[in-house]
Amino acid sequence: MTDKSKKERIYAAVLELFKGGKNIKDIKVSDIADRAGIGKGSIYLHFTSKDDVIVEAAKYFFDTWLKPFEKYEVDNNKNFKDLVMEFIDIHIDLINEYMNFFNPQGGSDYINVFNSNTLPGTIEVVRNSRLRYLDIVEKVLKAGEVQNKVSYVNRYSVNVVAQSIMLMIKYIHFKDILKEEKHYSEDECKQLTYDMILRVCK
Amino acid sequence: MTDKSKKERIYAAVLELFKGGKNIKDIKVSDIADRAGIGKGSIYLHFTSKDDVIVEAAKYFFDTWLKPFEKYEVDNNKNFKDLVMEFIDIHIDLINEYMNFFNPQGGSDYINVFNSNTLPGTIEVVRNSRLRYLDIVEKVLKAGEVQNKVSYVNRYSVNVVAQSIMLMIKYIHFKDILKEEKHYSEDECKQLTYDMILRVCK
Amino acid sequence: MTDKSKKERIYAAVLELFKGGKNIKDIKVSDIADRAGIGKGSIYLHFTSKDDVIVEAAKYFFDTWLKPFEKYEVDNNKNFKDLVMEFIDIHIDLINEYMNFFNPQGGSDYINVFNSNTLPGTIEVVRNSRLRYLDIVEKVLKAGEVQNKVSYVNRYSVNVVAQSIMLMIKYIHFKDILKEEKHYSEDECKQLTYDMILRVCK
Amino acid sequence: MTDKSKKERIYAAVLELFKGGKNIKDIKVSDIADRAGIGKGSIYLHFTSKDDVIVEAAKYFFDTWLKPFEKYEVDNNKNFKDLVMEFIDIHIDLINEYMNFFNPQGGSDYINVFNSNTLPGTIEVVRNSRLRYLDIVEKVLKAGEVQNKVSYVNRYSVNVVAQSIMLMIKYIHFKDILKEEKHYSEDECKQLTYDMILRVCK
DNA sequence: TATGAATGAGGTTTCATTCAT
DNA sequence: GATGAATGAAACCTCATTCAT
Repeated sequence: MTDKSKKERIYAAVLELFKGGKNIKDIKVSDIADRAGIGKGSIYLHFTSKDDVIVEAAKYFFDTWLKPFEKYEVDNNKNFKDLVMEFIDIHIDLINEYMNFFNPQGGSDYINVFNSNTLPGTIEVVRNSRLRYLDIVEKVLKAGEVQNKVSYVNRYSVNVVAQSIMLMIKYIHFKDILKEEKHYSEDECKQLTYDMILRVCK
Repeated sequence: MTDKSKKERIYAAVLELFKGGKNIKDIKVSDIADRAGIGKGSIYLHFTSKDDVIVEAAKYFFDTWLKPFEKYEVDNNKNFKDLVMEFIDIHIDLINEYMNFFNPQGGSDYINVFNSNTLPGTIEVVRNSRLRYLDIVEKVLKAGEVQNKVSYVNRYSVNVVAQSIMLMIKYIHFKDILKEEKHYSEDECKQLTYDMILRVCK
Repeated sequence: MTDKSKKERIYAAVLELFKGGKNIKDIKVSDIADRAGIGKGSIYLHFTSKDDVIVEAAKYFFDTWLKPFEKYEVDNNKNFKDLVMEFIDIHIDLINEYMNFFNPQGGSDYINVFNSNTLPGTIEVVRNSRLRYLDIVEKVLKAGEVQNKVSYVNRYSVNVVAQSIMLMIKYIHFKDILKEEKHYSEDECKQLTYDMILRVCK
Repeated sequence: MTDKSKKERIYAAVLELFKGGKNIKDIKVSDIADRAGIGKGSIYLHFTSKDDVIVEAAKYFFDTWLKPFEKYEVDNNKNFKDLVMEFIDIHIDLINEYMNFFNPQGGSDYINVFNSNTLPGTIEVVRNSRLRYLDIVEKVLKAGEVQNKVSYVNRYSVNVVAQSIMLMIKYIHFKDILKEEKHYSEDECKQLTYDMILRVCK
């Protein structure tokens, strides 16, 4: 097995443990090793400490999650609504794999799981990842600005839009457990989100 | 000392430790006892376990934080803009005492501090508190609806508005460290937030 | 139990383990705790680490061992031979308690047990203790110089005399296992040592 | 590489680690392998365990150290003083290579390094080597007895003489760090040692 | 033969909890 | 009631040894 794939198996093990509902303070090195199917000592061939494993897993998680977004080419010539829909679709594609991290009943959240208050090193990881994500949202909104679809694009509206998208993504996936009075289809949700973006940035 | 005030001293100790930047997994019972000025054993006269202390402290934190909001009487006859401004003012009044929990550089956040992934019992506490807060936001927005200032008031817009207010509150207090290109006065911020609310719920 | 007596029980436990033939690297914290009749964790109420325990036990050992020597008042008016005999007697009195540290078959030795090569901190302890002992030997020899019984008293002869005394003390106690061709009584041994001192420092 | 030379490289590695100031309990198999320039697993082709390596290295050390002494032919017809001087010269020749094992500040000592209390198997090695060394000292002194230069030659005086020589050898090499009041040349030291031997064994 | 990645037993240390005072 | 010394279970981490290559 390559060094890289070994590390990835360890990251995968950490993420699975989170998905399984374990709290950071309850994850033991032996849990990680067992889940990764390797010996406890082997962890320390790749990482300097348990905390190092968690922080690196957090980095890996965010990098993997962000990859499709950072790969996404924002074509200013493409119709703004189509751009937004494509952008939302990336989230929808991803949530199947990452849904355990977004389940609002589980309480975990892609940010909370690697919460800065659970481990010192994760502060930067979370902050950097959030900024990288916001940069992409901003790029999308700028395209709308170019096309005169929206005009109010700044750090404030970008943040609000990001939050609006996240809310809707969670709704789409967890509507069954959210007990809302009214249920919307996926397409309706995307439309609602697009409308919200137009309003926020008008 | 009354039983109540003893507990409150313990809660205060926990919160101070969080403010001091400690991670949950690094807070020891002896830290709490020292900070509260009582013996370690005395903690167990009031709580069944360390986790119980944390969860109860979380409840106390949110209850205290929410009190001014829940006490706030939404008068539908009062001008909507004034209502929003008053509502924002409650946040501004509170943030001085709670700023350590909202410092975006510190990484801690009123939600993250009592992150569901750090301790099982906090899941419900955080969720319930959030819902109580959203209920109040909704009440404010409903007043705007009655006055025909806004029309799109539902769980989605309420969430987005809540997030918008939080973002702005953070900005007002931490603008020095946020390195934004443009700085707004507190009044400008309030106006921007009001504008955002109108847009979001129009 | 006083703090002092608790520490002394821990020191005693360490020394007993050495007497029992254990090597430093084979002494476990749990061994010390068991032998001292206390919990493992209690060790850490008094010492910062296992190595700290060993080094402090070494200090305690040497301090205790040296105490009768340092208490010994060298009276220059007393006959030199009597002084030497008294000085040797201190060794003989002590060896009953400390014989396990001097058993030449056991291989342990009051210096080797706390050998500088087994634990960094013991280097200084051993060296300082040796110097303190040599100072006392020197004081005794100086008395002989005053009385014109010996004339060659310097760091060289002091060292050689110290070694001569140690050798004889070991012989007295372990003659049964030393398989020497000829056996001397304790008094003969003391006389031989006195003669040796006279020769070495003549 | 022959089996013998491979073992010798391993012994050399162990000795270098001791010279470098490492304590027995801090020497790892990987250290030895690295220093010897071989793989960790290869150690186990030649030795049954790490402890076996150390004990065999101790034997090798003493054998190498003793070789020049045991090769030394004591010619009873040669003048006793010349014999003693030659005998001391062997020590002086050796100490350049072995000085790290005799540095009184470093705390290591050819006996302490392989201290019986650090590893069971070294007890016998150290004792046997000491006896072999003492046999040679005795042979030299016996030559002096034949020539009527000394008369008191037995296990006691032999031990004291051995110690006297060791002390002087250390002094010659480490006088710079010993801070003695008076400095002697190498020749003066040899003379002082010869004088001491005469006194001890007169 | 030679290797070093992988192992896991076993060590040190921490800290929530207890309970005698 | 209040305490904090004492506890020991359980965690992290090390490193001698193995064994597939």
